[in-house]
Amino acid sequence: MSIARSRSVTISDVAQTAGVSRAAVSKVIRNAYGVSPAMRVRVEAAIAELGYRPSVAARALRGSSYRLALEIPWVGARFMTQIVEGAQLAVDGTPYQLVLAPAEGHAYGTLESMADGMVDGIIAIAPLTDPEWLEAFAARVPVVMIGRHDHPRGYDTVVGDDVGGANAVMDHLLGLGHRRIVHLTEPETVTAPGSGTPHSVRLQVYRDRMATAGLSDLVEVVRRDDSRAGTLAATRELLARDDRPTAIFAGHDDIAMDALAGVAAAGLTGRVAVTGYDDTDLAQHPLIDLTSVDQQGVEMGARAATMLLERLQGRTEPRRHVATATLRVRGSSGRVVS
Amino acid sequence: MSIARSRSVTISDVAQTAGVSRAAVSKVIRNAYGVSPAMRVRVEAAIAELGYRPSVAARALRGSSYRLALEIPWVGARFMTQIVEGAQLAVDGTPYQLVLAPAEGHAYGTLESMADGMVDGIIAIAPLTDPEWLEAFAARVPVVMIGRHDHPRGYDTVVGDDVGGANAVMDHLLGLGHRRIVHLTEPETVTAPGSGTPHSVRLQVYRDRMATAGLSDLVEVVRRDDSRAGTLAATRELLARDDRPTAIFAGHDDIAMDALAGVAAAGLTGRVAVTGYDDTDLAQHPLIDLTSVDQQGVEMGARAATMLLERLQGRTEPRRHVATATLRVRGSSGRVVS
DNA sequence: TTGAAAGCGCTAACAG
DNA sequence: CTGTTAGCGCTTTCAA
Repeated sequence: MSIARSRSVTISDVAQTAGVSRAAVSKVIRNAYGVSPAMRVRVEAAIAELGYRPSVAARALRGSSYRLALEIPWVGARFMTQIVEGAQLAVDGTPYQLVLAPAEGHAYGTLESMADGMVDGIIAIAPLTDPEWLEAFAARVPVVMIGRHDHPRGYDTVVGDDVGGANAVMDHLLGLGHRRIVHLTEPETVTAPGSGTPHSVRLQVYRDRMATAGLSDLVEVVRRDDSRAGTLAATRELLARDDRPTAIFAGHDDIAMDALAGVAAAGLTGRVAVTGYDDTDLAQHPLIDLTSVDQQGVEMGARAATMLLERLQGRTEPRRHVATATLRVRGSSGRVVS
Repeated sequence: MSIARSRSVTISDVAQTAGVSRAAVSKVIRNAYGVSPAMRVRVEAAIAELGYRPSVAARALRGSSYRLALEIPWVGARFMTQIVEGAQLAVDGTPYQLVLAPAEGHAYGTLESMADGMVDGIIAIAPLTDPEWLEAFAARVPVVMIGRHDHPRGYDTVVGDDVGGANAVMDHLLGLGHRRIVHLTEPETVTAPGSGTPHSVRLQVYRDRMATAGLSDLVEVVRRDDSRAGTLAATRELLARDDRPTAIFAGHDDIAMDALAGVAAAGLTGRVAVTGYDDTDLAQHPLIDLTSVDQQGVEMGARAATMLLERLQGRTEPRRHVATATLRVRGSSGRVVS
């Protein structure tokens, strides 16, 4: 026995029940100007009685859907949790609903799909997306980008102080006496010089600081494989060498976790310093105890959402927020052990 | 200099450019029956030339939005990563877009909001939602629920074998000689007997097995606080007692992480067995090395999405999938240490 | 095979 | 203050 899919109650039903026009109902639900208290009461009663809920599709077709999209490259990344939490915080109490859009591969498809009418604005974490394309895209729908160092005309950006953060890491490691410092980061596409991605900046700072410290010969950049297994293998190989590094500067905490796993697998726990980035909840766990850079992910998410809300209010000039980066020193990074 | 928000190209524009009717364009983009090859070519050329993309809102108003919602209670839960990954896998290659809807507090609001017109179907993880309410809800929009042990008429369910999984955990711990086994789980609301939540089942199995083993006196259930700090404090207090437990059966891996933190804080690492549930990626990390129950989260997500797709094809009789649970024994759970 | 026309549910002028 | 009306962009009979 299957249940018939019930047709949902529309604004006309409410209007009829309340004995008013549809326009009146529309005004009431939008808190628009020009409704008598009496009418408001009757309409609200009818709405409650019928359990009426406005159709998002119909609203979107006419104007706004009251939905905001947050595009994220990979749900499993711990840093995303912070961003989402912050964005949700900022959206709470507004009439907007936050929806997350996981991108499969390139972000273009997902972004366009969202812009196709489902949302009023978009927050996106898409460091590799072409700036020109984004400008054009932002002309269609309000956009705030997280984690880009560019200075766009048509959209807002929220980005961490990657120069400061990476320098803090290098200060720390060099200060501890480390020389053989390896940078374990994302694939080349994500770190291309001048690409403006956070990871390209961190890499550049690494190179610069190594050079300044007279350690250019020891510069070594290892790429994180797509698979955890690959990263592990790379780390293991690294640690098997005679001149193995004494410290690993990981591009972010998830990579650092892989590095820690590699160090543990090599039986070198505590003998190789590891630092992460993002200060995710894991970094604070006593069993991990990872030195990491806190770039206020929650705050970043909240700022991004607030900026988007501002754009929805009418702001058009671009804004930019740079989150401060603070090194949280923990047990994973100690002095050189010989 | 702000850029004017560009009006997007509509089906009429395409029709005009191609010199055909809007209906014709509609048929082409839907691959509907009754279009001559010649017309198809012209229309497709126009679509490409204009960069036309159908409006989701307009489509949704007339029929389907080609969007599927996956409601999740808390993005930070590691188990969710598996579910999302699976669901995405199952949706890839279909014309559907998966969007995630984080619920703030009760799921009702989020579920209704999604049903208000922007999605064709909903997958939800909402163990506490009232069955009656859900039946009514499922009459409005196709629904698949994850993690419910009820046998509904109007929606599908995907659930783990919590009886089997919890028994495997108890087999393991009792077999290792543990007697003082504490169950660390979610707040009471989530584990109420007969509520049919996974955690209520796991708790019941714990009680039953303790009783069967003649350990009823030692039954002890500790609740996870909302905050990580709270759980930590509870764990610490537990471990400070003279008759401290020798084993902690945690309701899921995230709780187990807190337990491990508490054990570490008490300086008892390796001396108190800890088991988790869900076998998240963390459990496999060498520094965590957590014994956990693999209930095939990815498979569960994929099944749920597939079932929803089937409902969208027209199936109305309810289906139910029970995922097998397998204990993965790791280093976190050893014999009793005195 | 193709197109004309009628809406889907809502909002926004504009009249009354 | 209230109601009428004209669409938003698309799908879908129904004729031609």
